[in-house]
Parts: sequence; C-alpha cells; structure tokens
Amino acid sequence: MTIVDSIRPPDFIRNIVREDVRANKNDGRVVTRFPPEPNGYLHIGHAKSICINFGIALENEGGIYHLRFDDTNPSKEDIEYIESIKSDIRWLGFDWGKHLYYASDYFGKLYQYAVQLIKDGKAYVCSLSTEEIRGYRGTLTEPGKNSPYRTRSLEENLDLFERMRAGEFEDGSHVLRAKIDMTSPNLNMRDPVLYRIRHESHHRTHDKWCIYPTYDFAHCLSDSIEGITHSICTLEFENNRPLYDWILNELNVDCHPQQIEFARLNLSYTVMSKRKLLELVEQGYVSGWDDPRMPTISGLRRRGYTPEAIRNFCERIGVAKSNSIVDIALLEHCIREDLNLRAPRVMAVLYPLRVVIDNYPEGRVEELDAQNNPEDPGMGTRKIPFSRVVYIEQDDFRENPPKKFFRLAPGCEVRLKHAYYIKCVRVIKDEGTGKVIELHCRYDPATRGGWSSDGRKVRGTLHWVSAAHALEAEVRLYDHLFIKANPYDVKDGSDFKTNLNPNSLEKLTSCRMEPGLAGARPGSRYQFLRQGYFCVDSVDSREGAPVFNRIVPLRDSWAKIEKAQERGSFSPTIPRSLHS
RNA sequence: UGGGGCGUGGUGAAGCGGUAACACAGCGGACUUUGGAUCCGCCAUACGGAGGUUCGAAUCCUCCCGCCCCAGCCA
Repeated sequence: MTIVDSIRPPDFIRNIVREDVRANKNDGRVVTRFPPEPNGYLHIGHAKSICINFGIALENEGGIYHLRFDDTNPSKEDIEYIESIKSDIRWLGFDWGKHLYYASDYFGKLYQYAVQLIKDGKAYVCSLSTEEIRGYRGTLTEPGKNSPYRTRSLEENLDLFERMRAGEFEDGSHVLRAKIDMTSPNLNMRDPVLYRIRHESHHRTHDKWCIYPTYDFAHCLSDSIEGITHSICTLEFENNRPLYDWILNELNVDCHPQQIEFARLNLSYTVMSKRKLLELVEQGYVSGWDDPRMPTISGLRRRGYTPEAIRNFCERIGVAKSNSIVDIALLEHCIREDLNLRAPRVMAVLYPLRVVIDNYPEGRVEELDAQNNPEDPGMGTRKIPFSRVVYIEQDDFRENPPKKFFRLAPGCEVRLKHAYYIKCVRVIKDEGTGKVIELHCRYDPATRGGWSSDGRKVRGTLHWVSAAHALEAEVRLYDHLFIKANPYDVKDGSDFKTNLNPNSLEKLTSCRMEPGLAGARPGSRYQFLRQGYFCVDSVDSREGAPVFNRIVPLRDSWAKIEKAQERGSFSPTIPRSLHS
C-alpha cells in the first residue's frame, strides 16, 4: 500500500483545494504544512492532521508539504520532543524532504513585521499588568476598554519595543499589542498580545531573544513566509481566523494563505489531549509516552500497530466540522484487516493446561507441517514438534460443556491444529481446590495432520504446544485505557482518571509457545492462532526471551454466544401473559 | 447573556432541490483444519424541532432547541 493509493472520498477541505486548483488560485500551487509545537509527543489525533495536510499535498500535482515546528514558547518546549515528532512522522511514512522549518527561524523577520505594524500605527506597547489587561478586556457580554497606553506615540512605541528586545525590562512589564477594537464581540480582536517578554533560553535560538511572538502573530506570518496556500487547523482556531486575516492584511504580505478548520479526532475509551496524556505519564499511570496503551504514535508503534493501519484509519474516519468521538473498534478493525494478510500464524498457549496423550509413545517426537498463513500460501510452511505431553488453553476444556461449546470436554473429540484428533478420557483435579490440573486423552493415529478419511465431523480445533519443546515467555494483554467510552463522563467534580481501567494491562509470565518464537525479532508481528495479533516488545525483550504485546484480540464469536447464553439464563422469567 | 461553529441510523460520514452512499458496530445465514478470515442478507418512511416556499426539501427561508469554542503575556 502506498500513501496515495486510493480515491479518497471527497471532504469539504479537499473540495476547497480542488476548486482553488481548478480556478488557478495561487497559480494552481498547493502547499500545506503540519505545525506541531514541540511540547509533547504526537498522538493519533496528530496523525489525522498529518494525513490531511500531507495527503492533500501529495494528491495534487506539484504539491508540497512542510513540517514546521511552532516553537514560540521556550518555557514549554524541548529538543526531545522535536526528535520524537520527526521520527514519528517518518515512521508514519511521510518524508518532508528539505521542507523542515522552525518558527524560531523567522524571529528576525517577525520582529521586522512588528516594527512595521508599529510604524503603521497598528500596534502599540502596552504596560498594563496581566491582570489589568484581563480587566480591560471586558467579558463575553461587555465590551472592553482601551488601554491607557493605546495612544502612545509612534516614536515611544518604537523605542519601547526596541528596548523590550534589548532586555531592558522584566518579564511581564510590557507587551506589544495589536491596535484593533476593544469592543469587538470576538475577544481575540480586543487588542491581542503580539509579543511578550520572556527572559528564557530558547532550545534553538538560545539567548538571542528575550521577547517572543505569540501564536497568533507567528503562525499566520510563518505560513505566509513559507508560501503556504492552505493553512489547515482544528476547530478551536476558528475564532482566531479574523485575527489571522487581519495581521496579514495590515502587513500587506504577498502570500495570504487560507485558514481552514476541521474537527479534531476523539477516540472512545481514551483521551487525546497532550495535557491529559502528560498527566498520565508524569503521575505514573502508564510507563511513559510509549506505553502500549497510550494513543500516542510511539505507544501504538510499540503496541504493534502498523503505519498502514493508522493511515487507513485516518482515511476512513473522514474530515468534517462536527465534534465527534470515533469508535475505537474502527481502529482495531484497521489493524486486524492489515495483519490478517501479513502476519504469520503461530501457536501460543496463554493459560496452559497439561494434556497427556496416553496412547502416544513415550519419547517419540514428530515434526509436523504447519501453514504460516492460510491467507497467503506464498508465506510457506514450518515444522512444529509434537509429543506425548502438550499444553492447551484452559478455556478450551470444560468439564460440563454448555450448549454450542465445540471444544474439549470429557468424551468429546477435537482436532489439535495441524496434528491429530484427540478424545478426552480422564480429568485430573487438584484435591484441595477442585481445579482441573491435567487431562488425559487418546489420539487417533489415522488423523495425522488433522484429517480423517472416514468423514468424521470434528467441529472444534484447538491450538497447542508440545510441553517438552515449548518456549516459556511473557505476554502482555492490553485492554482499553479507560472503562468508559467517554472518560470525561464523571460524577460531579471528580477527575477523568477515576475512569481509568484497572485491568488495562495483564502480564502473563508463563505462556508456552512454539520453540521457533525464541528467535522472534523485536517489532515483529504474529497472529497467535485463535487469539489475536501480537508484537514482540522492542523495549523489554531480550535475546532468546521475547516479550509479546497483544496488539488486538481476534474477533471472538464464541464470547458473544456465551454472553448471550448468560443473559438468557439470568434474565428474569416473565410470564407470557404479561407480554400481550 | 456577545460572537463563532456544529446538529443525518449505535458510531463516524456522504448528500449541495428530485425522493437517504459508504464504513465500523450489531443481527441473521453460508463456508471453514483459526468459533479467525471470506461470502451473502438485514439494519434511518427518515435527516435536532416547529412552521413556511415548492409539483417536489436532509438540501432554500423563518423561528425555536441542543452541543462545542472564545474572557492565557498557551497553542
């Protein structure tokens, strides 16, 4: 699958771009950008934005996309984030080539633009305190009042701004403000701050500057400087668009990009704000930004998600302006769909139950052929050892099988995948607990490979592992991070963290698997037959001792049947007469 | 309450005046050496509500209701 491989359904942004190209606006050029602030790790919501921005550029002949770090606030940003963001985007499959930019590279130009605004009488240095500015701003329903500094002379403004830059003033003592309209119903237009003093070292410009432009001033001008044609961002910036346009208009720049807003991604059973994710990391609810339960790109990668699946997901969710919560089942569907075709099948027993095959010769070992992927015969076969004692899944045996239970039970016959039919002849239980600890079975030598020539019907097929040859390994089972589809659905004033799923991680340390898995490379993905897709953890695996992360379980229709049966038996019996 | 947005099935989402795509989920069934996959079928007389315009409205108009965003020298 390539990045631009399918006809995307039209969305309102692509419609705008297509119409612009058709009308030869911007000489038919399409230049987009993804502008992260390096203050955290990228998550799947950012992947949506990347796919939209970069995807649109890729879909248009000659289209270009930029990666620009919006690094205008030194107190929150860090070089570590820059590196993680770059590697995450590369991993997703996008190459920005030479188009890597930083807003901080434009600080000089931005300063000049600010000076021009002052000279044009469109900006002034305001010496009100933060609190005073807030007070003068008014409220949602009341207009603001002009700052007493609004009428400073050009000369004084120029002098003060120059001295702000020179470091003569303390943080917070002055700001540069746009002179717009303190009575505007749009609060963003009530003389917004353009520059603030911050005596802080910047991760790239170091100590060259002690005044930094705000988002509103830097963003539109950075877009303009880079010749961006379509500046695509999320809905919360809609209120900022008039300011975006005001600044570019007043400065009379050649390039005036069009800002277009779309709804950010929300996923059920997780949170998607950098602040909240940071909180989970810092307070130890997860092991880090790359914890496999996190919706971060690095978390999904470690979990075992593929870039293809994530891109496909971003395509399928669509682009619109209504706030919504996408069902995480769609993401899970995307990874299953991808891995179904590509992941080699392998057998692993998560909760082992010992099975002795009484009539199988002691000491004998057979090498059986197993298909690596029935979806793709080209992936070949492998040999797996079979012997007298094997492990099967505890769930695959029931002493008193319910209806439609097609697995092993006393007297029942099942197929061991790729091996033989076996029939359970004896159940051994722990005398104290009554728990089933071992099964004795008999096999049919005539069913080697799992076939019988007499047309016998065997509905159940179990996965298994030869006890004497098994690799013992750790498996980590992940579930949704939160117990509620909407984690913010909490009682009174309590925190979203009260909805954290206490069972989102289950570590199994004595799983038994095919010996061949001892050499599984970190990052490689497998389907554990009948269970799910798993990925070798790239952090905790050791040579010969892989640790497996469950990416996603296989769909389980037996679980549904069983649940339905439980519902049936527990629901109160209502007399028929009451129904009519 | 001022301003800006948004409201289509369980969840996303097409539709742009001509009689509700698609996907996920769900539910049936076929097939099956993964109760996986695959395949078939079902799933909005209905588009937040009420009026109006029109031969005809989810699409146009009016009013109402609900949800989201904005009072950082965050982005």
